[in-house]
Amino acid sequence: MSGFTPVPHSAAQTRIVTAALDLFAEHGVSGTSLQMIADAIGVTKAAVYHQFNTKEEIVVATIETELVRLEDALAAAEADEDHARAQEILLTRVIDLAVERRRLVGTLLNDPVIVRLLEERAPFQQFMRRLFRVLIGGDARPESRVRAAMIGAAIGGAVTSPVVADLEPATLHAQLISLTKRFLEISD
Amino acid sequence: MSGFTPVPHSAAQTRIVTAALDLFAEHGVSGTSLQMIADAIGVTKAAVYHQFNTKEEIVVATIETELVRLEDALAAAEADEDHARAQEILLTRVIDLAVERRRLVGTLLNDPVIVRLLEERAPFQQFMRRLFRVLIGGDARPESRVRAAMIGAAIGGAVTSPVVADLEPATLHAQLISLTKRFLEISD
DNA sequence: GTCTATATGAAGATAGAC
DNA sequence: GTCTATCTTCATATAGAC
Repeated sequence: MSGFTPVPHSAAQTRIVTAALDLFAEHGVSGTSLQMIADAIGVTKAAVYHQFNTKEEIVVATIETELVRLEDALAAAEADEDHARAQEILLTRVIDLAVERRRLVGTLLNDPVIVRLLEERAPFQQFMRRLFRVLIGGDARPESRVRAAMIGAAIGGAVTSPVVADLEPATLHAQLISLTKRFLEISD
Repeated sequence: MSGFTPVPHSAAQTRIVTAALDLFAEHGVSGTSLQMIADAIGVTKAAVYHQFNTKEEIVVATIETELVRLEDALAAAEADEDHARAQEILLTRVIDLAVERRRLVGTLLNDPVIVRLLEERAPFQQFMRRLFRVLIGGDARPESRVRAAMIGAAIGGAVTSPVVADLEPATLHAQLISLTKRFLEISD
């Protein structure tokens, strides 16, 4: 029920996670070495290993710090009995975050290492299931599920697209909200 | 005008490219070593290096073999004066391919190494520009561009989504076609 | 076209001093 | 919390024989 509870981080850990996120977004997880992370914050690899025992732990911490940004909106959506309103609460927050953290979204949704961790670790699994439940509702028809998959992918993928790379965040945000709403309305 | 002309490959090269594509889809480009590729086809690393001088050349060859699948549809779309019909020709083919090569799509659209090559290499650049031109048409308004980005991302991302992982290819395909058409119609 | 063998560097990770 | 130094493994890549 409580789902996903991330661990708090020290200041040193936060610096590592922030630098790692940035590098993961640019080079992918496998393309980012601990040396690159250490260099980015101006310490040695050994200092990084003092904070996290393995590279995987750093990846897990970065996933946690991003997923936690959705937690409040997800809880609020789940508390609403009206499914359409729940969906809107969640999607609005998802769009906010996707635009705000534009550079990261592709990595979080697609990087093979992150995808594997999201599938393997029980807390992440549960969190993702909660997200999908609100997106799909009780409706298991292929049409609803493909539509949910398309909306999720459209929001996540659109913010990274070169086609909109030069748009202001505010413009991009407004258009995403408007188009997502209209897409939800069709076939309802 | 001619745009993108891929190099033909020998049988040995084709075996390498096929195995590489499969591994890239699972582990990403950076997560795939030449040893893994060599093992997958049952030869040594040296044999692979006899066919391609660098790992990057293998990646380029894999991108080429996938992009070329869109070439005919793109040419046909460009030849049609009716923009809506051109868009439909291209999107239908894109959906066909996305469903058919489901496992690969995420990697081709998102892997940092592949994205970098698509941006850096002139032939790829030109090919992508042609694709986007058909998708967006002459229309440069933010709304059209965000819509185009969403459609591209929705198709590319939806096929990989866990939400639809258990759907038959035919079902997925039919729903994607139907929903994409309706999404195109809104706000036209 | 494939092999064995090898060069060279960088990866993840640890020990122990300050 | 950070350092220097080190270990081991694996990466890309090459030389030269069959």
